[in-house]
Amino acid sequence: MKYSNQTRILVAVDCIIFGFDGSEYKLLLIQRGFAPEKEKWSLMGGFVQKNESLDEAAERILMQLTGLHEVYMEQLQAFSKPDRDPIERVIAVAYVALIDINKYQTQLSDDFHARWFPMKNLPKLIFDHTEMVNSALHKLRYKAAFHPILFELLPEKFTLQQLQTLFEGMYDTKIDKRNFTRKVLSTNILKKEKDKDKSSSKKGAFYYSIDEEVYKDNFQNFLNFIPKNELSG
Amino acid sequence: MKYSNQTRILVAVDCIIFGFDGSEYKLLLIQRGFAPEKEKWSLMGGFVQKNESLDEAAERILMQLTGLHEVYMEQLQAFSKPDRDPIERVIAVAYVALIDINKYQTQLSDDFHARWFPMKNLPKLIFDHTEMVNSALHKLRYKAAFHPILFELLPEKFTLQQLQTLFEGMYDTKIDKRNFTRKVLSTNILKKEKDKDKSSSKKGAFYYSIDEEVYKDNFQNFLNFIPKNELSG
DNA sequence: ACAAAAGTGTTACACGTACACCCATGG
DNA sequence: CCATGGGTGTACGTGTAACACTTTTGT
Repeated sequence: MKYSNQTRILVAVDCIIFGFDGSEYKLLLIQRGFAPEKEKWSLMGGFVQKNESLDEAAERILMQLTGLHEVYMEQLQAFSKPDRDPIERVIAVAYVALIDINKYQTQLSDDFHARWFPMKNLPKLIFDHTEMVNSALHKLRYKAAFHPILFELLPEKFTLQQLQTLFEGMYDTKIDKRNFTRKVLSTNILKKEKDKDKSSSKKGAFYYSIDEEVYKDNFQNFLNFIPKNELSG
Repeated sequence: MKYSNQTRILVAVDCIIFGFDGSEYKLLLIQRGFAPEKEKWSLMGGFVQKNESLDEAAERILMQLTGLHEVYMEQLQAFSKPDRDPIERVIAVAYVALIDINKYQTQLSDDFHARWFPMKNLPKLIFDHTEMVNSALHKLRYKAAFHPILFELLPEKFTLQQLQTLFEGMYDTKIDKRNFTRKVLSTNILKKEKDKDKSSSKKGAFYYSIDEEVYKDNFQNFLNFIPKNELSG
């Protein structure tokens, strides 16, 4: 049995994949291999298949491009202007993924001519993909102010300096080192490791990692990692 | 030209319509008029038409049921489990609407056998609609803590007492009257009217209304109307 | 005059912010 | 021994929370 007299529509998932290379935010884009807009830069996407949910489609697509699974990913929103794709009507559901840029496997994505672009210097994107990226960035800024999600962009072990740079990049601001350290450590989300990163100083900076227990318990709480002034607008 | 070999899917919009009657939150539900699940309680929904966006579909559906337009409404998220509708695969995009329960026109919705249910006493809903409602409520609690959106549930003129009851209901808590008044008034979002509501006291309580200018400017800011302890979890 | 809700102020505490110096180490 | 980044403490101001009494007026 079917519903009668109703229009069935193509549904696609597009993945907005953020990375952080230690000093700036990057976005993973592919060079589209088929018409329309062949060879133009685009988000990685694909059509939803018969028996998969949107979440499953997003995971499949992310896996295809990066070789990664079990990464942080969440639904952003649906984009549905009837003429957003010139070929045929397609409703796109955008997903935001945060990945550790070092785990990303280059070889897999060679097929897609993928490239990391600095967020401050993105190429023109096809369709409404630029709008999707802006929307994703806005939501990320919003959410990261209260929830510990930016950690997803770092390797398992990282220094406080790296973490601070991550926040400073997201809000395009300078944060006081002492206040930041105190605030972050007071959440007990971080565990101090025994070893140090000596790559950027003689003294070496202790690594920290996420305390998964505390992380999960606190995830839904409001944390407020960054100075209040940066939150407006 | 069309994309070949891809599955086209029915896309529906379901509206989660909240109201507030002065003492409790309510949800507007309809008694479904067609199979499957005929006569079961359901969110108001409908299929996306050929040339409308999801936002347009949501407006159309809300208008059909309530006779209202230009109400506060925003996309919640897409629900896409392949078997969520037993008849045929349907991807549903849920929208949340906040309406002034007094403006709602009963006659229009008689066709749909619509009824307001107290949020604390909802009937069993069809498909995954209960999940949608829970998700909507969660998002509303989250968002209303920082953005002045609950005002949308009140008439144009309201008393501080009504406003406080609104917040107390949303977070199921008691708020100190003096602190609440000071905090709300300090945002300058409210304009004091000249007249009073005498329906609930001899002395009468001044009406207030939204200062649209300040409202728009502040909308994206973080306001924090409610005590911090209520924000966890 | 009294009941019932409206309206208003002060104090203590916690949190956020600004700010500068010593430490450890490799070269 | 010195240059470099790592790591730490305090003082001040703002904002939040706790708390109770006076005002108004219809009956």
